[in-house]
Formats: sequence, C-alpha cells, structure tokens
Amino acid sequence: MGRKTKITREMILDAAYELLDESGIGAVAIKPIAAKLGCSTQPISWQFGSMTELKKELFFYAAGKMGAIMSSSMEGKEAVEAFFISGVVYISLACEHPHIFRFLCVDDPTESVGEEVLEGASIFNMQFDMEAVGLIAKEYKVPEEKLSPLVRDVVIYTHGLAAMMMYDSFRLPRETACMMMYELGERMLESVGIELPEERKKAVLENINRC
Amino acid sequence: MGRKTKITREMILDAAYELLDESGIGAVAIKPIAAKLGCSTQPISWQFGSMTELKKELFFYAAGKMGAIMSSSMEGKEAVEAFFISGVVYISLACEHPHIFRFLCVDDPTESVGEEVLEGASIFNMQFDMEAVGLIAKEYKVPEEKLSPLVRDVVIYTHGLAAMMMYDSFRLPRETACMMMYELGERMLESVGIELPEERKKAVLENINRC
DNA sequence: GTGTTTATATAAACGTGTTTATGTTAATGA
DNA sequence: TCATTAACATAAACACGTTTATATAAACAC
Repeated sequence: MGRKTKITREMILDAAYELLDESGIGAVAIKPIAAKLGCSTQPISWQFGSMTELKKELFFYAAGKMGAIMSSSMEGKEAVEAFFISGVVYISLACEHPHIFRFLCVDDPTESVGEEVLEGASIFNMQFDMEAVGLIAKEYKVPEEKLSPLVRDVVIYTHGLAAMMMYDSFRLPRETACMMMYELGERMLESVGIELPEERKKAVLENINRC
Repeated sequence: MGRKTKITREMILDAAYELLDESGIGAVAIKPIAAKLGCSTQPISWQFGSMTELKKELFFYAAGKMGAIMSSSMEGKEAVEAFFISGVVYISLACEHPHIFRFLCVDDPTESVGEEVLEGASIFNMQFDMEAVGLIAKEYKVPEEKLSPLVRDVVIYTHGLAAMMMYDSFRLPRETACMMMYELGERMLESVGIELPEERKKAVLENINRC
C-alpha cells in the first residue's frame, strides 16, 4: 500500500553516475541529482537516508558497470588474450571516463565505501588477472610462482600508465598506450618462454573501443 | 611605510601545506588556515586575493619542497644510482605523504594550477629521469634511443606502484615496493647490457627514509 | 603629533550542500 | 468511502566555505 514510486533507486544512481562521469565525485551532490531528475531532494533523502550511503552504493554501482564491460570483453577469449584485453579496457576507462576511473581505481576507497572490506580500488582488475595467472600457467605449462610476479608487474605498469592517461596530462594517444602495455607484457611472457602468435596482438588491440 | 606584516605569505603556505599533508586538498580552506595561524581570514585574502590563487602557489610550493628532497637525495650520486634513488623517493612520498603525492602527481594539475604550462604532475620526476637517460647512455655507451623507452617504462611502473601505495589499499611494505622497482629497473637495464654491481642496490635502498 | 598607508580584526553577505520538519498527493485496504 | 501509509513537494534550519565591507591598529613620513 502507499503511493507508487516514481523516482527509483536506479534512476537516482544513474543520475549520480552521470554527474560523476561528467564532473567527478565532487559534483555528486543531492541538489544536482534532484535537478537532473526534475524532482525535489526528498525522494533521494528518502531512498538513501544520507549522501554517504548514496556514494557507497554508487561505488558498487560503477564497479558493477565496469565489471560487466570487462567480462563481456573477455568473454570466450583465450587466457592470455583475455589478460591483455583487461588491460586495454582498464586503460580505455582511464582515457574515456577519467572521473570514473579515478573514483574506482585511484581514490581512497575507504572514503567512499568506508572501512568495509572490498575487492575494488586499485586491486580492481587484479582479480581478473589473478584468475588469469592460473589459466595461463596451466595452458603454457609454466609454474605459477614464476608467472605470478610477472603478471603482477604488468598490472602495476598498466595501472601507472592508466593513471598517467587520466586528464591527458601525458598527451599520448590511447592506442599507443595500449600498445605499450601489450609490448611490455609480451616481453615479460617471453622471458618465461611463452610465445605469442602475431595475430593475437591485433585481436587484443581491436578491443580498444570497448568502453 | 605602513604596518609591519605579521602573517607572511610563507606562513600561510606553510599552514596550507600542513592541512594538505594531514587531510588532503579538500581540507585546504581559508578558515582552517586562519585557525591554524590564529588570525582572521583577512590576511589570507589580502595576500592571495582568492583561494584559487593560493592553491596555485601551493602547488609550486609543494613541488619545490619535493624537488629539493629529490635533488639532495640524488646529489653526488652516479647516474644509475641517482635514477633509482629518484624512484625510491617517489614511492616514499606516496607512502608517507599520500595527500601531497596525490596533489602533485595524481590530481589533474589544471584544476589547481589552471591551464598554465607546467612541468609538474605525473611528469613530475620525469625530468629527472630524462636527464638520467643522457647520463646513463653516455656512461655505459648505450644509444639513447634504446635506453629511453626502457627508462620511460620504469618511470611508468614506478608511478603505478606509488599510486597503489597511497592510502595503503595495497598493504605492501614500502621497502618491498622499492625493491620491486629496483629489480624491474635492473632487468630492464640488463636487457641492454648494463650490469650493476651488487652494492649499488644497498646504496639505493638506504635512501628509503629520505622523505 | 598628524596624516597616510598598510596590515589586521570584526562581521556580514552570499552561495552551496545536507538534513529535517511539515504538508500534500496518490495508492491500497477495510 | 474513509483511513492509512508510502512517496513526494515545499521550505526551512544548519553548517561551511568564500568573499567583501567596515573599522581598527600599527608603521612611517612630514
């Protein structure tokens, strides 16, 4: 019983996500959200109680969107290819949606999410990659202990590259950045005897616009 | 003629720097600064005109402090050693003064400094390193074209590692991070035939607390 | 000393964001 | 139909930060 809800949680999160994407987490405030939705601030307060609660949910909302893009991009791909694709998507996110990248992967997660344990933040795509270690190790018969630090290094490198691509203070085309990531990974894998066919590179770099 | 100035520009910048270091750029506001100095907001407004102007100067003020630490740490060192030390200092800054690291090396510089051309930001220690390329290339008789991309990759890796060390969402001891940076650089340099004496490593890692 | 200029205090105006108090509309159940 | 309740609007209270208007205090010039 009661009135039918016109302003849903998802509508609010969508509006908040838009503000985040356009102008950063600092612009995510109750009045701008209300303005975007053409309503008063009441429905928002009513649904989320407080802004910190809204931002907490926004974090998981955005992380979910990112995860979905990651998953769909990697779907059906072979292990090594999937690993590189995750890097391409990561870098592309930083280039095309710097505010979201910052919010998810650079900002202190405890500020938005609180002290809860989370698998987000800079460790964001780390899960993807740690899964990848097992798969690649099995496929190419390389001991995990040898492969793991290399993958870790590629992840760190990718994170650094992506962070540099934000707000293009680095002035580097996205394709070049993805290429750099790929080539570093290639060298790393070659050092443990994993050779990659040349057409793989093309297949990976085709995913540059998946974002 | 006129009254003697009690609240100098430097006192204000110092207070702002403290707030930045303690609680991030969001805490750098005129009232907290005034509170720290035990004065009204008037001297601050009077000296800087506006807060954006103050933050602009704060950027260069903080960058100068960082540069001084860098320089003094690298002073008198051999080229390769100096290169690695700059990385150690960079990572240490991220660990010990995350808010300052973020402000200088991660945040969008155009937001604090405006559209002015600057050598700061993520390209921050890049100058140091690009100087280093020339010196190392000369010393070890390696063509700069071969060395340059490697150094660039180490810089990117170091940036990623440092960014991950902020707010210790990565939960890695600083020493370990510095070691990782060193070892990656070592491998890179070895790939172009530059061998490093073992005692170098110790000398570099001794600089871990220079911050 | 008097006046002028510079540096500061006091205090208010203004904007913006959060939260809450109160009232109103719309749906449901009896 | 009427009471109840959920969903919303209106609007105010409050906190904070920035900026500005006005007054006061200190240095110096004469």
